[in-house]
Amino acid sequence: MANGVKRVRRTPDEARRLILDAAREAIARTGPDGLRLHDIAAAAGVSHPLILHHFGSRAGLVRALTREAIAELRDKLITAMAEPHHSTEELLGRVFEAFRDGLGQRLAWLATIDPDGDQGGSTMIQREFAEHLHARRVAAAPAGTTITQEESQFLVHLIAIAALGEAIYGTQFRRSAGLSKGPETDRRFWAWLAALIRARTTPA
Amino acid sequence: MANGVKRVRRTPDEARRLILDAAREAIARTGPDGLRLHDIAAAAGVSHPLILHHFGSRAGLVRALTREAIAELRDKLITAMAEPHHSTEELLGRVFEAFRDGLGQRLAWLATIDPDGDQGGSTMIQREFAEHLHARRVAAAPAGTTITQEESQFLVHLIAIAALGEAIYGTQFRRSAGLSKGPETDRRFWAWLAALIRARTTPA
DNA sequence: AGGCTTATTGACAATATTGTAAACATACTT
DNA sequence: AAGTATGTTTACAATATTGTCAATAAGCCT
Repeated sequence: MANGVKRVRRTPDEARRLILDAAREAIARTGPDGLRLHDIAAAAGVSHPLILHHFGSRAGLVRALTREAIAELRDKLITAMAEPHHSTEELLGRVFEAFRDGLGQRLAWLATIDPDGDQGGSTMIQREFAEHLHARRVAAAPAGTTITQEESQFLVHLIAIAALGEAIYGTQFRRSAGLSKGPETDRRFWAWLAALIRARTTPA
Repeated sequence: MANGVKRVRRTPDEARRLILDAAREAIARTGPDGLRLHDIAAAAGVSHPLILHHFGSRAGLVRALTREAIAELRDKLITAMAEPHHSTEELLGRVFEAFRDGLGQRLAWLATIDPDGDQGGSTMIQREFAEHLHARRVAAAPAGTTITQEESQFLVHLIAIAALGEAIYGTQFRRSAGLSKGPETDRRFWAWLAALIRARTTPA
């Protein structure tokens, strides 16, 4: 008796998804330093060798997590750019929102675990984004003005590092830096940054 | 025989410094995930229990590292602000330089190990910096213009998150994002950002 | 039904890692 | 010179952590 061991047999994709979801929650809760196979397995309701079976090693799991996070960011950014937006502020808000909900923090944390796991994925996104933005700026510019490509790249670079820094330290920084927390302050910050960018980017 | 064990007896401060230096190099080399007492001890030329003796625990060492990093940043920023600088670009360059040489990266990495180790130190710096900058802006503003305090805070916030994001991801982002690496590009980026800020911050 | 593939698991292993305790040595004090 | 305080180390311990391996069982095909 007592051998009524019911096993759930999933498809490999289902199992991988289950594990990745648990790992995502685990890293959000414990930070990159506390990412343990045992905990992830327990949270996913499986045994820890199953993780090794599906991802080869702990490093393999981290790589999969990174790939997923980058893909997620890419999707969000593409939809943000595809949606019709009228103001710079609106676009900027969407971009920053793409990093929200722990995605930016997760990316940063994953990078600390495995700096080479990115495999140039984020830079690829950045280049795409820069080209898209440049085309948009050129199209929107009044006749006779010159829009340099480097400025578009700088713009994307600034947004990228600011969004990531915000994702990592935003909460801590605002905790008692005089800035009140909440979406209200966020929106005003975006609006301010958007105005900052537009003042220079769109020469009258 | 063979018991000619020569021991070096340091003052507690010397020992702590020795260990902290080794730990600083270790975290720079291995990342926050690879910070191991054994390795630090080996690099410092001491036994690992000595670290426990002087810092109580691994967490104690991390806390000491964080405090030191924050103090270092504070010093650099204060000297940067104290030095006479004529252009916004110059000040901005100095601020970004303060995060260089791994200091920004170290701060970010330490934050991933112990998010509460900061103890509000960085926010304190940010507040100081914001007040200083605000006073400076008010003094430099032409008569009749209004300088809001919130804008000064936003400015500092932007610089802080951008500098940190730059410190963490700058290298990776520029690796193949179309931006050539090197101090030349850095300087142009600073100049561009400074112009961006000045265009809005100093209303004509 | 029987066999095959493989997802899943429990047991085991090897090493790593933080921490403890007592012995030891070094410098300072008297 | 002897004693004392404490910096330092060796030995040890307890647990954690990744990974291996063979056994098990669930679903699918014939």
